[in-house]
Amino acid sequence: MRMSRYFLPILKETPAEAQIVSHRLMLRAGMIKQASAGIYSWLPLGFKVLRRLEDIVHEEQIRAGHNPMLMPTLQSADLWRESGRYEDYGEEMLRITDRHGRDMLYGPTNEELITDIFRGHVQSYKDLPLTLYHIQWKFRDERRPRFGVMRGREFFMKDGYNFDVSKEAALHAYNRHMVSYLRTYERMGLKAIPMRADSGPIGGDDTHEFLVLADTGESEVFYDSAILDLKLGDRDVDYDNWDQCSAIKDEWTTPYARTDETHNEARFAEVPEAHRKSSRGIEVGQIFYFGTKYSDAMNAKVVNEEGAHVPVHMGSHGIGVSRLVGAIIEASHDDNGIIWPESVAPFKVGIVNLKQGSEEADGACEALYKELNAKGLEPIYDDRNERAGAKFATMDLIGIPWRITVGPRGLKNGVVELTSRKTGESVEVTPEEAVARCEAIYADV
RNA sequence: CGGGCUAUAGCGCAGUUUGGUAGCGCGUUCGUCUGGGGGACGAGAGGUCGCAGGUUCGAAUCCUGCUAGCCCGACCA
Repeated sequence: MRMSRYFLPILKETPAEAQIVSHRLMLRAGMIKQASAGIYSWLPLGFKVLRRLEDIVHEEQIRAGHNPMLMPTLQSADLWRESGRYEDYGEEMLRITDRHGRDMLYGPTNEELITDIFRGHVQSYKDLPLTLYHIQWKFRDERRPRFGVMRGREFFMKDGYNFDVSKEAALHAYNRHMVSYLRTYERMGLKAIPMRADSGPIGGDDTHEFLVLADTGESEVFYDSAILDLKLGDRDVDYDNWDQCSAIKDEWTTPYARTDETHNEARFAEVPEAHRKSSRGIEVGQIFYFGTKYSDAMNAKVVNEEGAHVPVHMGSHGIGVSRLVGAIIEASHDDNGIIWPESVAPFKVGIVNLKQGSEEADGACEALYKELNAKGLEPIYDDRNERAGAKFATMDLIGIPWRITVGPRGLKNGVVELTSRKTGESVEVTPEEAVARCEAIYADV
């Protein structure tokens, strides 16, 4: 993409409404524009990051054997009356009446809808296990939206639902989700810690939230710092292997890690003092096992091996995709702007032309641009007629992980400069070498 | 939902106390110079002062009502 043709309305000054750093940077980098309280338009740069996260979530869900689908944003109130939640959910649910006077709602979650789909099409244990999920916009009419996309009213979320014939099978689904979530967050360059949590309005027995540590987090968290050293890495996971998933879950849930809601001082005191940490965290996902809560209420049964009709065991799992954009920025930025992890960066490499209009610099940049595009390294080429300072500041603000700086001074010696956004370190290399290095960097992202 | 506050050019703000022809910085347009960390100078464009009513010779400014948004708290992915 050429910056001269890209819609990137960056701001030098911080809009008054933004308080926390991710909100400020998203506005300044031209990623979002507020449409009304807690509701945002996603401008090209923000949309690109959002799609990247969505892609990663899809890839990891499919890897775990789950079925992508898409349910509507508007739902009929009837299903919610059946589960009893139409009354229970309260003011956070946006209720709408259509022209025929039918009660509708903008879905805050999809347990009812998915259970209805399930009961209409699945009758036998032979069709289980089954996990369906979608990534869709949700709406919760927060009393006080704030922090930009971190706590909006409209938000983009992956929510999935597993259906199993027994509690044991459903608990494997729970473990499988924990592993796939760990992998998802790790791919996004995040350290998200599973913490025992309260089940809230979803209900259920077993639940963990995933929290990213950041000073601006809404929750107070307490944990054993040993958990920070855990890494899934490239270990070979078989998502159908109950023992392996269970072992990985144990690995991550053995060190103490809880939010203030479930914090237990006595058990925390058993953690070695040097490892005892407390800080703040941003919740970026949650998994639940809730048994037969919805299948009982909505009569979702399957025939088991003995020929008996039994309510199906369920769980649900969510990842706040739009919120993650903010959470990643909270976890990865500096005074100059955003620092995208390579895996989620909207553009992989930035090209800065220091002398727009000069034959040598333009030619070298065009060649680099073409080569990077050919190799799928998605460059953003700052071809505007701006001064060097403005171009550097823009690249830093929008957080492009690697920058290739092309100027007459270097070209005289046949070199360009390759700079890491994260460390600020630069190396002078030939243009070919710069491309080769970028290719190597992104080969294993 | 309780408490506090704001609304003036695309963005950040002053002007409101004490009514009298709407200003500053950034951005933007044109020109000249400049050219490796948001450059300089010059010349422009851009605002029914959130909306509706009222008081007044005259309202951004005073009064009434509404709307939108922000902050703290309680609540939440």
